[in-house]
Amino acid sequence: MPADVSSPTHSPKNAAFDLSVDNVVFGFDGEQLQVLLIRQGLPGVDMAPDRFHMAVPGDLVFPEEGLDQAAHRILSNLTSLDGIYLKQFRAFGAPERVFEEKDREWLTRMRPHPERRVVTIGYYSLVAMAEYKPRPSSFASRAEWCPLSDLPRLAFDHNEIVKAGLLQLREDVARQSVIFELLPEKFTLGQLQRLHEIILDKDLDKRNFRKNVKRMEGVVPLDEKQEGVLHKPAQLYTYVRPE
Amino acid sequence: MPADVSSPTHSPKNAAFDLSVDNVVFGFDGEQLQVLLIRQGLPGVDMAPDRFHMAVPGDLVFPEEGLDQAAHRILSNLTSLDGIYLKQFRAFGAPERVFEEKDREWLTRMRPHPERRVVTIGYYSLVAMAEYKPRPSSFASRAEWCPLSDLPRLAFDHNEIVKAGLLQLREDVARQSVIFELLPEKFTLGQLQRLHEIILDKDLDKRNFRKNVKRMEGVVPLDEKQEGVLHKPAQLYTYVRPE
DNA sequence: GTAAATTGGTGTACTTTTGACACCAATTGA
DNA sequence: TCAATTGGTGTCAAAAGTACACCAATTTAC
Repeated sequence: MPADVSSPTHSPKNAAFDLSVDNVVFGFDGEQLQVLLIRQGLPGVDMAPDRFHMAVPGDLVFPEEGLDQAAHRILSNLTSLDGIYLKQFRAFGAPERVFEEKDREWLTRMRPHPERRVVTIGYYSLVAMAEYKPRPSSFASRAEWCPLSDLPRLAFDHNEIVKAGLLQLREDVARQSVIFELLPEKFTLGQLQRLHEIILDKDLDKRNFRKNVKRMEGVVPLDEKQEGVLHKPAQLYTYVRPE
Repeated sequence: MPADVSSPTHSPKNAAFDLSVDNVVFGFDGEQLQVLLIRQGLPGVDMAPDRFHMAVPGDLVFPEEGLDQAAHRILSNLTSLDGIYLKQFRAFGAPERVFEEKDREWLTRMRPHPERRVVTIGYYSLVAMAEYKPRPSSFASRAEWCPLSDLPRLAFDHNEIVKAGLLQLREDVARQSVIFELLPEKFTLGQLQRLHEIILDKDLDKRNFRKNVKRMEGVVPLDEKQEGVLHKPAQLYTYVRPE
């Protein structure tokens, strides 16, 4: 008989986990993919650049709260982003997710049980950058966009989490689901194509791409053209989710 | 400033989670998809049918153990299945995953912290049923195959977990990855097609299907035919993972 | 106001993939 | 030897994918 069924004592008394959620938020500025990071300081500690802690917005799940609910609450609290698309993509549970002294110090100061093992659930989400500029915000925690192409070294295993979120985003985009969340309400076909190219990391043929868009539900042309651009202004489109 | 960044006291002292892994193991008998369940009794309690607890094989994660590692260990312990494909597909974290009195009783007897909230990580896996017959096994925990089409009411939220695992399996199969894990080493194209039909839940055209298989890497014909069947014996094939 | 720079916008021909469809072959058991 | 059962095969039409080149509209610099 397997030992761990017959005896509840197989796991040390009081073994317990903290549970957190980490949100990888992608934004698009018309040029490149960006990730929303928070720069968290320690209260009462000087704000020298190397005392900050760059991380994906995440925090502990409350004891009475569902995971999706926690993801929305935490993102909203840390970045004031609200009501956006959020998709769970993976749990990260390596026993040793804390590598750096700086991270350990942060945990010690900010967490009720700094030594406890933390398992985190990764969510990714998408926002149209044009519609969200991070607020200057507080001294202790500030959200800012960072181009995916030059992510700094992040706290804990957040670099790995971002990478995994990107992979999932690619799959989901290829499968035609989410993508319009990343564009402003009005967009041009050029932007839509560039976004696909950036996410999928390959070039697409303009005419073929547009052919496909025509066959796609929900992309409707507006009675409006681009303005203030230094070339032929493009037709603007919007997306209405088909039912 | 968001309250939960500035103050570690936002979550009640000693809030803690138990973490478990649940494995949805699919098997194929040439006819229909099956799921591996365990029938767990309470030690010292009579084994009347309604005292059992039908569940997907899962258990608590050890404090020092990675998630994938835990999934393999637990599956191996509960079912003696070893070294098989296992894929994490989702975390289940509804605050109230325990609905039935029977489940609560089981927790009370078998878990060191029965009242603690448990978040579970779902894994799915695939095995060729021909190569694994559950052993009669112990009185307290017994593994058995159950046709997917008539799953009983399972413990906790395991019905939901199985359903989510099936959805993920479908996506993965449609995307051409895993499927050969579900077949015995030698298989016929008929079996391969039936398996696709069952998983994807739709009929496929025989000739078109075979056309596609020809274009598929890794499916190689053997110098061997089916035996002991009451009709024209089929060519046997095997799968070698392409590098 | 003309030219250069920049991005927007369009159609056609070829190839590949998908999907529909029907009959003979090999074996077993009656 | 006949019935029952599953195995095995090719063709044609439609749809989707892919490669490819030029003119149009706007801005800025001269």
